[in-house]
Amino acid sequence: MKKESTTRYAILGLLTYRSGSGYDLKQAFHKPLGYFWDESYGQIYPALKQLLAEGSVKLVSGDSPGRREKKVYAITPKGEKELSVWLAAPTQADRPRLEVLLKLFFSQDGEVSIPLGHLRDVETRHQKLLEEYAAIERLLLGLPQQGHTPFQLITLRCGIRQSEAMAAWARESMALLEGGILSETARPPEGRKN
Amino acid sequence: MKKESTTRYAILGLLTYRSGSGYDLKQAFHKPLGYFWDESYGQIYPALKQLLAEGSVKLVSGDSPGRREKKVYAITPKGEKELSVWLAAPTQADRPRLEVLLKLFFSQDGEVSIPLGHLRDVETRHQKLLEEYAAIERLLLGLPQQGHTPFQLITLRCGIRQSEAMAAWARESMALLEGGILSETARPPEGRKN
DNA sequence: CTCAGCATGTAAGCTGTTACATGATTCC
DNA sequence: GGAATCATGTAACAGCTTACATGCTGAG
Repeated sequence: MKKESTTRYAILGLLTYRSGSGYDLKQAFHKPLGYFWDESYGQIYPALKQLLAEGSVKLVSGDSPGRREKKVYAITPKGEKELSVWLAAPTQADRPRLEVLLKLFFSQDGEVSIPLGHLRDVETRHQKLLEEYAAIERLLLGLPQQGHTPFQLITLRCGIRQSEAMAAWARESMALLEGGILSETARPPEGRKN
Repeated sequence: MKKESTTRYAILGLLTYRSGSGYDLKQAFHKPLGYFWDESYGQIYPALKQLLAEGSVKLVSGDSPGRREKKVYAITPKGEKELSVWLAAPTQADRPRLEVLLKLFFSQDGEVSIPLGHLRDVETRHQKLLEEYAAIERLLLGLPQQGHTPFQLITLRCGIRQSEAMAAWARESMALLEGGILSETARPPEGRKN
């Protein structure tokens, strides 16, 4: 049962958008994908090496003559096939590990300021994320239709939904802890729509 | 910069609830905590060994005479101190890695049935989770006040919010893909090459 | 008797991060 | 000249999973 690291597929997927070097890939992971996926150089370069050895990727370098010899990789038909197999395979739930929930779960009743601080952090973090998402959404929607796929919009919306949920949860939980009224009225209506 | 594996704190935290063996801890990770944290035996036993060596945990075994010699661990004052330091430290954002988003992001416009299947999986998975959460919530709220801490309720609510958000997002995205509201125009260009 | 559950642990191996080593080019 | 950025890689280590090895007890 080979675990088949996801890194290789992330690389192959990016290369279907455009060919690029290890450095380019890392940049791509930083900018648009970084919100839900990231890889370090320590993953990327060895993975590229292996993909090259297996023929899922080929070198098309030689361009950009000025710099140090940039190695530009492109996906091969074999790589495309491999990717499409992976794309079609069902994804099983990845175990969520939310460290902040561990901290809250183990908090003591008396000392409420510490968990409140954690919740505040969560709220500001996701509020900030929401601003970034909104900027990206404006950008995508402002583009002509061929500038984006529905899938880019969909992944973005996932981040937005998640961050909205986390921010709302953090606010709700802070109120609960501050008010100290916990059992009688479990929660105000607060209808999430859809 | 020691990363200080979270495993040790998860163990210490559980031991503040009640003493137990490695096996007991694993069960605890399975049942109530499993929704947002999990550890394998391969993590737990070595961690317990190390915690014992460091004096953050002590053996209080000797009970349950029938079985194979069950090693029951309890947290020590030193362990409690260590835990409270960790509890107070701010949590930094853990990079989310959502494999299903990768798959959606790399999907091709034409073949819509595959991403639809992934979204359907997400929806049913979180719908099922929501049912489990609801059962736990009923259980917690039905208990007398000392039966639960507000923190247990808070962590549970986080799971609920998250799953609501994911299920809603999946439904919304399926509608978008099926309706083709924007895919009708966004199809032909398809600029994919170097 | 057999199977499920209780119970402890180890070893191999993959995944992933961080720090390090190296060097070119561009802009100030 | 110096800093930032481009660019490629390796080595050491930490985290984590999986498979394996072992053996008990109770229920059917």
